[in-house]
Amino acid sequence: MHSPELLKGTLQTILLKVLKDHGRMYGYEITQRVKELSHGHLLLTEGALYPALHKLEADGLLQTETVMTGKRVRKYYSLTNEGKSLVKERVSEFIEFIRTMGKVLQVQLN
Amino acid sequence: MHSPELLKGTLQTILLKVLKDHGRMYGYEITQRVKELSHGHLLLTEGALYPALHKLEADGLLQTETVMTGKRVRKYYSLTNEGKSLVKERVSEFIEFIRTMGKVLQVQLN
DNA sequence: TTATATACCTAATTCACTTATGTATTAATC
DNA sequence: GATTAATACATAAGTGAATTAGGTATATAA
Repeated sequence: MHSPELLKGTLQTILLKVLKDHGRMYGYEITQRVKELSHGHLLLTEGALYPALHKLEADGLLQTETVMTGKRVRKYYSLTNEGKSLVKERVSEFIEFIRTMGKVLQVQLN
Repeated sequence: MHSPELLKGTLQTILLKVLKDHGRMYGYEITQRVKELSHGHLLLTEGALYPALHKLEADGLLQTETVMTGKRVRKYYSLTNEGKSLVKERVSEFIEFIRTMGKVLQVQLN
């Protein structure tokens, strides 16, 4: 696992991008997808995930749809139009930050 | 300027690596060096810088030497042996994190 | 002489996270 | 058939690294 300190500030970007790439997803599904994509290196904790999803929804970037599967509740999240346009911004902001860090730390990142 | 959220957790790594590459430096000098290396994209605030330096010193990673230049005080920081061995760890940890983020966000970082 | 740059510092506040806990259903194992 | 693990949601208390906002003082440029 990675130092959780580094994750700070990147969670929103992860959630938005994963939802952009995959479409409609529910919370638990997101944790599994991120775990898979990162080969087990990035494990989202529920205490971070759910508040983050709620905030993105409150900010109008995500919309929800609650679905019953048998007796179990699933809350599906998907990007709003506002969310869709923000993803690109956030991702390129992150890439730009990485490039800058590469210069400051004088390391090759590829 | 970058979203300051992204900086969280990376400040210690920056300070250690810049001190490793440059040798003995004082606080203000570090801010100028980082500004220069990042082409003005990364501006360290004093409220973040000085507490971070003090913490690294308290943790035994940095040692200090106070020098008077005329009537002005300069506090020089340099890596201790413990600090030197930690730099490599921190930098490779950061690189590993970036690689993982690249996979999760499905972006090319070079 | 007045603003800007240099040079240090800390205290109050913010906020995204961790840790801990709670509830409940479904599937696997013993 | 009972217990554990996986699925699925949620919140509350605490942490800690940052921001914001202040303070002091010297040196230089306008």
